[in-house]
Parts: sequence; structure tokens; C-alpha cells
Amino acid sequence: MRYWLLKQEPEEFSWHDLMREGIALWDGVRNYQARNNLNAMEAGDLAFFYHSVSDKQVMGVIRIAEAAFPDPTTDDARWVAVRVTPVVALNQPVKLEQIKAEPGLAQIALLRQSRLSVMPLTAEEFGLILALGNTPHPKLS
DNA sequence: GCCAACGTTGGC
DNA sequence: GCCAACGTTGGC
Repeated sequence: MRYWLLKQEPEEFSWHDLMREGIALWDGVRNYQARNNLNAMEAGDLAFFYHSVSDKQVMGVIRIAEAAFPDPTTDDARWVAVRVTPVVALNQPVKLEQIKAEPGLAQIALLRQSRLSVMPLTAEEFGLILALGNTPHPKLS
């Protein structure tokens, strides 16, 4: 079981869109490092859904429903997509500002590599963000 | 293989 | 709107 953070502009695809659809493709990634992270995902892994640019906050927890397969939005075999499903909305969305203020989160790629859209989190980092969002761990609920 | 120029992302 | 941080492209 690994933990991830997936970033998207809410104007493109939002947490609300995912809740409405129930299950969705995470596709269109065209960056090797992000692609490598998609390839490392296993069904059942948990991830946060982060709204970038206009919102800049973590909205909720999602689950990787299906591991990487060829991205249907391109014929280029280099790129992959996964399928994700919502698990739980955070009781309070966690702002980028709060993440920056938390010493235990200083190493996360969200802060250190702002352009990366798919990144791993440690179990500790995942837990800290859940705590900031006043949300119990989905495994325990 | 190097690097300058250019394009994109995302925070401010 | 600006700029930092990358990533990509193409000339050499």
C-alpha cells in the first residue's frame, strides 16, 4: 500500500466532478516523472486529490481503482492512465498555506517541485494531511 | 553532448 | 501579470 497526491486544476476536472462521476480516468499526463509514478501505483493505493492554481487545497481522499494502462487520449505508447474513485471528502480542505506551515510536510514534492502533478507521499505525510483536514484515516473508518 | 532559446506549469 | 523552475527542442 502506497500513498500519492494527484494534482489537477479544478476548472479542468474537480473533486466535485469525480464525486458526480463516481469513477474516472486520470489521463493526459505528459511528464516522465509523473508517468513513472502512475506506473508505480497499485489498485487499492490511496491518494489525495489536490486543486491547483485557482484553489490550492487538498479536497479529499481517492483510491486507485485500476493500475496503469495505456492512456486512451493518445496513440503514443509512452503514456499511461489510471482509474480513480473517491473515498471521502476531507472534513476541512487543507490549504497549501497550511501544508507549507507544517514542518513535517516540508519535504513533499508539492512544495519542492511545484510542477509535478503525480507524486508519492510517505505514510507519515499522508497522516499529517489527514489530521490537518480533521479526517480519520479511511482504513480505520 | 552541450547549451541557448523557448514553452509550460503553478505559485504569488 | 510576473517569475521561478523545469522540460523540450534544435543548432552546433
